[in-house]
Amino acid sequence: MEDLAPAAAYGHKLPAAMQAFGIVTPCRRGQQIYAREDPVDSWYHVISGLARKSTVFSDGRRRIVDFLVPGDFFGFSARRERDFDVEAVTDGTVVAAFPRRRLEALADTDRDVARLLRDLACETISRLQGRILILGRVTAMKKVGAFLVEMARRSHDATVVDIMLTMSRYDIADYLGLSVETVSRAMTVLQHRRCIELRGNHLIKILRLEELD
Amino acid sequence: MEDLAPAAAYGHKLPAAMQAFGIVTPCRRGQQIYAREDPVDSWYHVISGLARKSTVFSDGRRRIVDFLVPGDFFGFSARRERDFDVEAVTDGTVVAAFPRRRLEALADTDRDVARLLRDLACETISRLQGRILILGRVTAMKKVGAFLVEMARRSHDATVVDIMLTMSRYDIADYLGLSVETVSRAMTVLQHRRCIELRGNHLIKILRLEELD
DNA sequence: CGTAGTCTTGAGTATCCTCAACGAGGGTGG
DNA sequence: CCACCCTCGTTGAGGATACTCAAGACTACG
Repeated sequence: MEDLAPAAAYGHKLPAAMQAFGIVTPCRRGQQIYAREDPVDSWYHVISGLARKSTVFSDGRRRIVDFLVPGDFFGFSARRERDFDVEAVTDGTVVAAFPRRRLEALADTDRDVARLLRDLACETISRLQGRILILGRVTAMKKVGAFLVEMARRSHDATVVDIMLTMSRYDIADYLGLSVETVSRAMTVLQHRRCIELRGNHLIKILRLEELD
Repeated sequence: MEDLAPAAAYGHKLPAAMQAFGIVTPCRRGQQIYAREDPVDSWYHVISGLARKSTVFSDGRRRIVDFLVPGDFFGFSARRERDFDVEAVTDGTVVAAFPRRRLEALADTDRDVARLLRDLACETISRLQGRILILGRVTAMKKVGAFLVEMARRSHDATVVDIMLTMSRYDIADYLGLSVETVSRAMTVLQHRRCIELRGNHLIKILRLEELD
């Protein structure tokens, strides 16, 4: 029952001149899309599924910098090498790659494309700033609550109450800077307070959104 | 690990066509540059001093999303309203404001400006991602250490060892998501370990950079 | 020189992490 | 089809870390 709707919803927003040379690639769970130190030679668009941008600290801890959902762009960088790894979280994650040179050449001649790229970069900035606010929350409960609200907002379903959390609890922990156990405990507390309802481990229904924030 | 600070890369070579209509404004300590809910009608460039981008949570806690040093651009947004406040931290902070419409019109006709704006947005993305990694650090010591390293890198002095931390400990605490007391304690511990040397409250000399990370 | 804001230090407490064990689900091979 | 394994998720106990509250020292500035 993987959501296919968002792909259709966002695909058509791209200018035809851009879509023409997007290289669509389906990925398996865990498959790497790019790695640290790779050359920055493409920009990417998530068509379906979920991807995670992460890095590993010297002490072995992994930090997830960003989750990428359908409609998100990623891979923006003014540098020559990647700072992070990006992997598909689920089977059936589909991304389109846009060769950087061609895309920038297109932006040079097509002002709509240039504007789109600017807007997409600005969207990324907004997302990361929101992310920083989540990390700035004090308690684990607040962090997990804010995370759920963020994911509800970003899931492109019309209903904001049902969230499909395809990522694992470990991913969530590495995203929020908490231990898996703390994430798990926060979830059960939220459930007992009847703020959320868990149906299986990954389908979550939000009952009282205002309490989460 | 990262490329040079944006200050070095862009600070002194804005295209003449852009500089022509930048509105230069000196600010006093604490003076607001823009506020939440303000219309997004300008982009900004820090010329000197220091600014902070922040928001206040419903529980009254302030979170600083970004410090802005000379050379940084800010105010990028694809939205209509601001999500954050930006204030000058020190007297003598000077920023240049670029009216959004004029700047975007210029970008439409001047591909160098268009590229510059893209690159600047990408720089902001890199900075925010680095920021997320700092917040993801586990202990307060690591956070403060990583903060000092970040500020050393971004200060546009050639010497990377002497940092002028013009912001208060409160600002640092709100930036790192710690209490002021914890920041203060971390500083004294780092000093006792002879990783840093404090001369006055705001001038810091880094003795052993590698230990901070 | 006084005052307000800033910085540091201390004591006690709450929160979260670590370590450990166990249960549930999915995939694989016999 | 079932047994097994492996990953994932949950729960518990104990300990470390950072927060809160409180007080005192220092600084900048009028």
